[in-house]
Amino acid sequence: MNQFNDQALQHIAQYFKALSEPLRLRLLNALREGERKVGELTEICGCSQANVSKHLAILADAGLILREARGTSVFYRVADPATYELCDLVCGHIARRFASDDGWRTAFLATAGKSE
Amino acid sequence: MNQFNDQALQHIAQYFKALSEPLRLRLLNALREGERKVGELTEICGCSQANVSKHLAILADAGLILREARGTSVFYRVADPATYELCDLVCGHIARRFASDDGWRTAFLATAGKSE
DNA sequence: ACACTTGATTGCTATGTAGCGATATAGTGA
DNA sequence: TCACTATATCGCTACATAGCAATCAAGTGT
Repeated sequence: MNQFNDQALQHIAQYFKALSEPLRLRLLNALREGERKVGELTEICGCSQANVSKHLAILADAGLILREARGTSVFYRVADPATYELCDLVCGHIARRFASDDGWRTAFLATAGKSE
Repeated sequence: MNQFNDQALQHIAQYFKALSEPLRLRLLNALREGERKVGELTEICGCSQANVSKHLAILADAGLILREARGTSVFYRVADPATYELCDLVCGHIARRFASDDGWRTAFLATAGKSE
């Protein structure tokens, strides 16, 4: 039983780890409104295509996004819209910590997509 | 605005990063029922006290737990019970992925503390 | 002051990974 | 087949951090 829990903890930790890089959060944010090609995501992120591809693979491995090749392009989309609940919860936590600073609060909510 | 969002993303990523290590999840799990001393947590985790102390500091820096020294002991407790909502959400996601394997599902739910 | 207990910090090694440029792979069209 | 486009992978460097043993720091009781 403890061994099972160890493996379960490792899976959960891996899930959180996938969300622990700003670039990957930016990618997820870019997928809020629907699927996108790798090229589009690369433009949005402003870094190398190789890097975007690598992080997309990490998100896909963690089960957060789904890959679908159509023609010469590859489209990614979020696997479970509930993923954003996580981000919104965290934004709420952090916003509470910085509640005294309205600028920060606004920035967090905007990032979470709550006030758009 | 973009700069604010960059900083916001970094904060959110840091929050997730704090949750991305099995040992830290185990510590949070041990704090479900209330505050605990470092010594108790060290026993539960079965690793060095130095390591536990370091990870507790990381959780505290991320604002996930609160520190309170009383006498020669130091007590830690969760800062926001809503933190466990995050873990439960993730457990749900993962359980859905492994829904075909009842053993895994049971292990995940037990780890989340949902079925105890 | 002294020993004792508890927790934090330091110094270290090993491992993981973000980032880039270069290259490989796969699909499309001439 | 050959060029062209889009994405993935490789080789690499730089940096972060998990883990331990050893030490430091702070509080307690004698």
